[in-house]
Amino acid sequence: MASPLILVVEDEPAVRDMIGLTLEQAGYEWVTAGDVPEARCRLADARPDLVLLDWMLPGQQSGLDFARQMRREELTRDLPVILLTARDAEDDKIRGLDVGADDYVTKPFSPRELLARIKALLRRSGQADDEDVISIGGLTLDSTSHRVLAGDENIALGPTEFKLLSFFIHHPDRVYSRDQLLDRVWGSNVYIDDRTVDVHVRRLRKALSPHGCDRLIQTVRGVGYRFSEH
Amino acid sequence: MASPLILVVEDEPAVRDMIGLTLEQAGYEWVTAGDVPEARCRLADARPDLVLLDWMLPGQQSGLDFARQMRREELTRDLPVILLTARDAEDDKIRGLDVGADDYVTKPFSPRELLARIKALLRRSGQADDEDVISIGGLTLDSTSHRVLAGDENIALGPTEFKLLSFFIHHPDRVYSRDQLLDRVWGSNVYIDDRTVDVHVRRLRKALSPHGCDRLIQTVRGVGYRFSEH
DNA sequence: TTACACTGTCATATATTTGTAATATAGCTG
DNA sequence: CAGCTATATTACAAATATATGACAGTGTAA
Repeated sequence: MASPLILVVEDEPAVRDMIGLTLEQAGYEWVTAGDVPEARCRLADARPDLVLLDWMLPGQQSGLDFARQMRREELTRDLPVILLTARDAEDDKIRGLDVGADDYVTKPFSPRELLARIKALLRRSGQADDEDVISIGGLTLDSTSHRVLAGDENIALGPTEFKLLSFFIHHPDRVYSRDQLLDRVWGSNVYIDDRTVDVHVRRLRKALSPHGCDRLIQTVRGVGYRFSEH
Repeated sequence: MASPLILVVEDEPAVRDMIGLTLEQAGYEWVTAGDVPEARCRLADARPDLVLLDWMLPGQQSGLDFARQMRREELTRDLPVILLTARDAEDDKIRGLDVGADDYVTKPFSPRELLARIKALLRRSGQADDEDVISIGGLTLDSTSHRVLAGDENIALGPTEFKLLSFFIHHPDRVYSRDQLLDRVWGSNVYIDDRTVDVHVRRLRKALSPHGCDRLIQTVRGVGYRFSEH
């Protein structure tokens, strides 16, 4: 995925810049909002991957209210939120989590701590996407029903082709050598010829080609194969 | 319905409390168990609507074993189970689902993710339980009158075929291995050969075929069988 | 008791999948 | 372009998995 975008909702410019600097150094993109109405705009136009939200904000609406509201709306329901607060009382923490924040950082906090929490949350939300049903490039693999669909048409695959596609679709945009594929799809300790992989790739491509999805499996000459939408 | 009751089987008090807090905030009631024997008691006296089950539990019996056992017993057979695990390997996921867990959450998980999966499962199981009469693909099963209809024609089935069809029709679009089917249709303490399932599937198909409904029972080679309209 | 329905196991028939090898094609280097 | 290497494609026989039909043991109702 491209570099994640983080929305920083914080009214104090000094704090804002400090956070921004930290984020930039870690390779994140970021946008800011100084109050709740502005934050709402950024949510809509910038579509951030995570929100850092100050507990105390100017205006009628506190950060807490805003967080609660985000949870109510479909578009923002699954957005990870980290609350920033000067307070440290257990009660507040519980109230914060109660409202739907995913994590909680107490000021003053170290850049390292902030980044660790951001990273953890982004990882988690990424995992949440990793469902039983996964779709890429018009191809859908459902491991619960053990099915592959191109659009809405069923594709019949043999067991090995199914496992191969399942591995590919869960590990896109990366080259794997034939040996690596043997290890991870067939399992370790198999005494099978490298070239057998070619044949199974061929079979998989053949099954996908009527739907134009064979382009997803790409040959990287001298190295192996890659599964990618591009 | 009253607020659903959730059994949390987890040996670490910290994790247990964290989950409990999440559940309370979402309006669920909950009880806990720290090991398998305790869980068995809670199942019997509290009658939960759903079980959150840690993969690794102290004692001789792992969470996995427990899940499997639950599937064999009449009273707990249809209880939704979500497996909690620290592991993330694809293989484990498959083994977990194989054993009969309905869903699978990897630690660390966000409260939101957990709640989403709980909600989805409760919705599913609620739907399934509500209906005495259930129809899919022109096939109607009426558990009250213990009858099966294709269109408006009665289909005569033996007891095992009826149970098998009943299980299938209540759990569509999902593959089940022969072992899982033995656990969930035949029940506990059976020492029956895998392949016997084939024979009963055959008998069921034969009974359904005059009405064209045999297509609903699909073979998933290398895995098991699936009941699906598509 | 007989007649009958039902179940689980087995033997056999079919169907599908799999790894390998042979051959064709494509890509690269000089 | 020639010569070399890597990949694609096809064919095939062995290995696997499933489907099917028959049978014997069980229990049940008449």
